[in-house]
Amino acid sequence: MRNFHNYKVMVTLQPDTEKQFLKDYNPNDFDRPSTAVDSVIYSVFDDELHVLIVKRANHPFRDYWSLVGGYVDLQNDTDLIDTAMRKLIEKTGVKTPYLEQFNTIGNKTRDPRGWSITTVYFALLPVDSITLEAGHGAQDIKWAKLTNGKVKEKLAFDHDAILKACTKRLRDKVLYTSLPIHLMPEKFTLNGLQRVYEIIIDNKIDHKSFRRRLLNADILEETGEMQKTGRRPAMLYKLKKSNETFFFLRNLEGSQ
Amino acid sequence: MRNFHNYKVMVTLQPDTEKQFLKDYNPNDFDRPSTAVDSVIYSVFDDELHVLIVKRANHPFRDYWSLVGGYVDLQNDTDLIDTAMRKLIEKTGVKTPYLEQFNTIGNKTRDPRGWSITTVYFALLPVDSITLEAGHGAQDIKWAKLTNGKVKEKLAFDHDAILKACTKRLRDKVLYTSLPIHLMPEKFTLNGLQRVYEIIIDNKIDHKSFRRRLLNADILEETGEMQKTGRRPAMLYKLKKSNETFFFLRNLEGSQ
DNA sequence: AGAATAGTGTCTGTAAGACATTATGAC
DNA sequence: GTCATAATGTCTTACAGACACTATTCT
Repeated sequence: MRNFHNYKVMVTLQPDTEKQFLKDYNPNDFDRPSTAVDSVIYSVFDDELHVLIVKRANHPFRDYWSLVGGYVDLQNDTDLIDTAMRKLIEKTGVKTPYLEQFNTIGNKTRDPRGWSITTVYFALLPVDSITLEAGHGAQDIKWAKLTNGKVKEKLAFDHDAILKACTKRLRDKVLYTSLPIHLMPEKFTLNGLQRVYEIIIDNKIDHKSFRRRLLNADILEETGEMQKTGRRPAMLYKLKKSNETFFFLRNLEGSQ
Repeated sequence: MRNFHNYKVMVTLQPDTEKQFLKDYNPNDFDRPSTAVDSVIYSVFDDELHVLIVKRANHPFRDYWSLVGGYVDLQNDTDLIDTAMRKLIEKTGVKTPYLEQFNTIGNKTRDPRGWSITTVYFALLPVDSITLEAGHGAQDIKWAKLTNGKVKEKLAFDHDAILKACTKRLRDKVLYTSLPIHLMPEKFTLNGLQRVYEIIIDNKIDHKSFRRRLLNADILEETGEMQKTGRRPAMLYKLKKSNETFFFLRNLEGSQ
């Protein structure tokens, strides 16, 4: 280790107590990057994976579609997930979404205004119980069909890349967790759940394997009710009380 | 969707072009949280998992130990990993660390100065080729032994919680990846690598299983050289060219 | 020879994949 | 009855765990 002769000098230039230091502290002494939160909000319906996008009413990228996001409100948000939750409720009205942090991107170039950081969350919403709400700076809002991690709309900022990476993460995680249950209504059939798995991983899963896997996980319980649409009625299951995501020890490998 | 009568008014109050908007833009119009990057720097030696900590020279939490971190330098860092890399080189001199983003924590309370965000990376360093460098605002720097995700030193801010969560993530990920290879010198024995796995997951692994797993992954190649310490010499392996982390389809389950 | 570490052989157990079969309802 | 969807039976395959065994060096 090096020896700093001027060490004492450096220290005595500082206030002696933390209290004094905090009193003198000015948050504008150093430039800070802008800090946003963006959410990739997924839902599965019509046999397709969809993502919620909003049309930007303001510059930059005015009139482009983008992920649902906004700036941290230093007065009203107590933490980052608060910001994500607030924006999500504003746009969808859903109050108890599954929200998970995906990644944080921060660099000089992603926003023309300069250094900016965004923390990306993803949300899983069941189809039912969503009512889209326009306004709040968004000219429009809609579900966009996802194919191969992409939507046909050109998105603002680096949102195309974020969406692609996040969708890959979702797919990878679906191979070893029970995440897709969060995309289902409260009561659902095993075959319904399997279809959602298959849509996300874009691959067929063996019927028997899938049932074994989920039933052995011991996270579902029969409701006693049956779904009577289609031919033979199917058992309706629901998630057991212990609400957490289940992690399987082995990945689904995908047929063929 | 709702109908906003006053919608047009809102829009026309904005500049018409993105160019004009950017010209008028003032980054200080809104308060921003402070934005840091902290790294959990791991290394395994003396049959223990260690983490690098530095003693804080400045308020707040002066004289507390903390993770290696610092603020984003808007002039010189082009992205967040740049900031992490720069701090890591400053402290250890290591230029090609394995660095992976772990998580971002942002809230009102973690820093007494107010709303602050930190993006946490973790680094894996081989024991060899590390020279600790003091200075740069740190009075001291050292490797702290990790037991159960904790160090005996009381850390600044929420670094105890970050360290614990990050170490859990590391452990979990070691169960299904080849991550620990990044903790090894260029040439290493399979038994040496196994010991590092065992130290991180804090569990024994069956010898035969481990060799099968790593050799079948086809990510290692024999160097032809032997390690001559101990009794029977052991084959020295190195990572094949394709440098990426291997993901196994099944987790290690831990003996007993 | 004996100790210590490196490395193999081989059996068991578990859960995924494949796919044939049976069950239950609508028509 | 036929059709469609729900659900089971059961064989194969892949790979982790257990553990006995052999191999190579040192003293």
